Amino acid sequence: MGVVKGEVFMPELPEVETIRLGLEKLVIEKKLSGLEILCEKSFKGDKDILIGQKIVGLERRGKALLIEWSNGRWLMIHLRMTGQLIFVDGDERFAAGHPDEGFCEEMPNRKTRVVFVFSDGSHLFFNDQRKFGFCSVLTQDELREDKFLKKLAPEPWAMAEGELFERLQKHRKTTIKAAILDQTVIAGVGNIYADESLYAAGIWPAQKVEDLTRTEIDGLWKEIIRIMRLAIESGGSTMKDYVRADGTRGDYLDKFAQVFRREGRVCGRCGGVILKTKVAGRGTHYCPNCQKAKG
DNA sequence: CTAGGATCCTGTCAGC
DNA sequence: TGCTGACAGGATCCTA
Repeated sequence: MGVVKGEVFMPELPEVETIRLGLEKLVIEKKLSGLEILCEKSFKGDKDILIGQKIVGLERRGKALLIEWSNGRWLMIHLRMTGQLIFVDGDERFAAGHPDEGFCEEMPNRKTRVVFVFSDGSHLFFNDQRKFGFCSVLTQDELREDKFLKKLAPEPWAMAEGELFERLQKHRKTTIKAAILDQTVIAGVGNIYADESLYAAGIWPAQKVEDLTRTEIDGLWKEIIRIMRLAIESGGSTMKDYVRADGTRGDYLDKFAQVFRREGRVCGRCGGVILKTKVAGRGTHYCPNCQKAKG
């Protein structure tokens, strides 16, 4: 199998959490000695304020990675669709985010947009083929007032039972897939986890929100949590996962994907065939037998 | 207020 | 073979 060239695998909440956990062990207490901005669009805020500062902590909200510095500033990194972070320290390397051959290439490469140079000689590379992602330097106040973070819904596991159903009532006329991709409804769900959780919950992606019961939405919420936890535990889309010990390519999606990018293949539950269509303007994978239209 | 379409950007691939 | 246009999609912006 392996990863087909050009395929997009968007870092979602579990991938960003994987990055956070991986980087936490590598960059805490490291001092920034230099910053190279290779693409102006990819970097927002004060370019000099972090120089000489140490990283004191890493947090995450939804798909946003938040790095706290010794002077109280924050660096928000959003990988959007094709972002990746690659930490290089001599022979040691940790790469995560959008998986591609860059995980193993010499750094910087043509997709490198920002380089963080640490005083011990190690580097953190922010790569982003499509330039939709960004790094943004913020003060504590700016972080608190950030438009995206302010509107962002709670993490799935921080919600009470029934809360997703309540939040969805503002979006009764749209499809359930569009609604759970909305970061103001639930944080961190992207295209892959939307398809996977809807399949696991047995809900047709194009179903109107108003046609779904509280019980069905509670079930969907539980599947979102279960699948995201599974993805975090298996450390999705890191270099280890992309390249096997023997150097061949692994497929991180094999670990948990039942429908995503499996169109034309057999459904593991009913033996039917997985279809691909378009819902909410996104490629959408589902089993027409296990996920039937209702209402 | 919500719903839905256009937009950004680069690389891949189908079709001529 | 080489060009051209369609497509991929997270979040934002704009319009209805």
